[in-house]
Amino acid sequence: MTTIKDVAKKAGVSTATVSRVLNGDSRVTPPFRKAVLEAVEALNYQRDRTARRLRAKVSQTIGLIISDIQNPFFTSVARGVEDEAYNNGYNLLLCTSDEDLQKERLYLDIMLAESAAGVIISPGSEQENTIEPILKAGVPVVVVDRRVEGAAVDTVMVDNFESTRQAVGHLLDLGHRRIGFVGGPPQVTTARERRAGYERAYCDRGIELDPDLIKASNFKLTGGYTATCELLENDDPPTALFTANCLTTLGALNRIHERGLAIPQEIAIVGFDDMPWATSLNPPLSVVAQPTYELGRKTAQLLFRRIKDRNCDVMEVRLKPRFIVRDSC
Amino acid sequence: MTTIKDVAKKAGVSTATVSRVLNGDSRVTPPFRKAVLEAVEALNYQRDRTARRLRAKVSQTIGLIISDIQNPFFTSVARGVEDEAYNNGYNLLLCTSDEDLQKERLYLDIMLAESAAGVIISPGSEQENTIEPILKAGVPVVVVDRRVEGAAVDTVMVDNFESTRQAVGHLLDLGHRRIGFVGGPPQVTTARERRAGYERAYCDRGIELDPDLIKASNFKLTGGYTATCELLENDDPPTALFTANCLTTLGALNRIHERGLAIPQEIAIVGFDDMPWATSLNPPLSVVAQPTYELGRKTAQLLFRRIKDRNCDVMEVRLKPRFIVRDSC
DNA sequence: CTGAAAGCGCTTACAG
DNA sequence: CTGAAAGCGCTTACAG
Repeated sequence: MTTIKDVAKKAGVSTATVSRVLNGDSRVTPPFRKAVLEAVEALNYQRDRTARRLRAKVSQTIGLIISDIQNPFFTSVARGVEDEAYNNGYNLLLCTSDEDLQKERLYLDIMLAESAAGVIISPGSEQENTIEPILKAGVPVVVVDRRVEGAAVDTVMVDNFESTRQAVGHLLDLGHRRIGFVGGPPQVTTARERRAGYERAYCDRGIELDPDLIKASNFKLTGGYTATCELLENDDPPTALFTANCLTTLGALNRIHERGLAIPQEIAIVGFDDMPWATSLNPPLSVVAQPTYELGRKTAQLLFRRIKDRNCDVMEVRLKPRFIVRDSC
Repeated sequence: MTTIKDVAKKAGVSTATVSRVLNGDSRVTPPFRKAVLEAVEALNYQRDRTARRLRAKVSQTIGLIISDIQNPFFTSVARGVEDEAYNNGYNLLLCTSDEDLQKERLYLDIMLAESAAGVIISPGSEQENTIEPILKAGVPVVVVDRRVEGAAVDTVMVDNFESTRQAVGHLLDLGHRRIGFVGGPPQVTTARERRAGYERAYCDRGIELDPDLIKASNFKLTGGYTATCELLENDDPPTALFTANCLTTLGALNRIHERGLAIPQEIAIVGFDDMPWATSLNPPLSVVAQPTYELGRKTAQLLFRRIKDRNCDVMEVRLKPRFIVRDSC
């Protein structure tokens, strides 16, 4: 491996000068600069990031901790984060927490041990504040998609409450009275807020709500499937379904097709989260479309803002989802 | 931040002894070991990975370079890699190359600059050997899903040729004579091999093949959509479609639904790649199911094997996909 | 403006 | 078996 010493020798300068040129120090005189750059070029020299990180405390990797890399929502967020990181010359240390707080804490420790420049996390629990240690250590953190109670941390979310209220309201206005709600884990912010939006839509119209139509799930395909099984077995089954994230939507569709029910004639369905293939489904799905990619980019932007100025004001950003009516309701 | 010095002071030993205990050096005497472990515990000490990497050349992160984090195939592979990495105490530096060789090379350089313990890559081109520099530098590398010509490197792939031959043969045996082939970029191994399998299935049966029914694409949803548009506008349109990866399948479905064609009565379709939601589609999709998760795990296993022994024999592993007939053909 | 030297937090030959 | 010291590849006050 060629090191800064090799470059210094080749250029006939000290390693200090090489370092200064590499860091864009304006004091270095043009001829010196030229010599260094030529040597760098000739030797195809690349700075060792590890040494730089150790000495200068500058890191070019940011940590991204999400619960599931196979969830298309997080995948799209991750893509937004990655593009923004790329534009800023950063890389991604990607970790999957699996909604496991133990694993989440482990990965947060690793971010510290790796001297990550910053961390983006979608935390597994609203009540358990796992990020406090890393915040205390002075690492810039931005929380995405979910909230952490009592932590002074930048947060980027979507307006779950209003958008669900609107979508469920739409179903009610179409005449549906029994709308099954396939929700998520109660400790997750988005699950809570979307459920609240569902309840509010009923309340807005003074329509009574049957608590038997509300199911929790693990926010995965299997959970959506199981919850839908239960809902459809109700003596007075729902005429419509609101599924609270993309994976539960797919699980619900699974069961609906298995039962051979016609959408939307026999059962209408609206899902939270658009998917690239929502229009490939038959019929095309009506959805509450989150600006997932933008969510990722915005989150990364807030992180870079804080990396540049650790003391900037703490922000909470709420992006607005869009309710897209297609043919499933 | 607490360092090894703090631990040494607290335990009343030298930093060398602390380091030895942390590295499991058996020479350290039990009382010393105990004192160190207690100090570590008391101070909640975590080793700085950056310093360790610089000095001992041991890294606990592996690089994963894939073309698209939003492609469910890669996402599942990544999950397999990640689980295996987690079990071995490693983390993932994730990079998206976007099939851009420039970006691919940049990320490979970064792996070097970051002293990654090893790299897993799905290269953007079979002909252009981008990995040679990093191989020369002695970094363990495993190539997944695709091949690199002339590089002595462990490779994990799927039997694209045979599985496509079988699936297309199935369509032919059902009586289809005009089967549209929605392929991928010609420089990508999987696209080439799957196309060869398609042609061979025709050849096997001595059935003539219409080259107009073969379309290339970018392996994305948009490409699948466009190719299907073209195919369906053929004067003598295909009665079946074979789509060569999951995203093109979704693009094709998009167009098929737009045109209101009934599957499989008016057009049959078989796609390469299973998807968690293939059964959520209507009708459930017949697919060539790759063992994606296993592909990721196997790849990571080969990498760890080589990390442990840099001189072990170079292997090429081919996993077998499974042809799953559901209701779309 | 440039260089010699110290130091980031570890590990590891080398003495003892 | 343990510790003092050198060193990994950088950066950066400090002199000059």
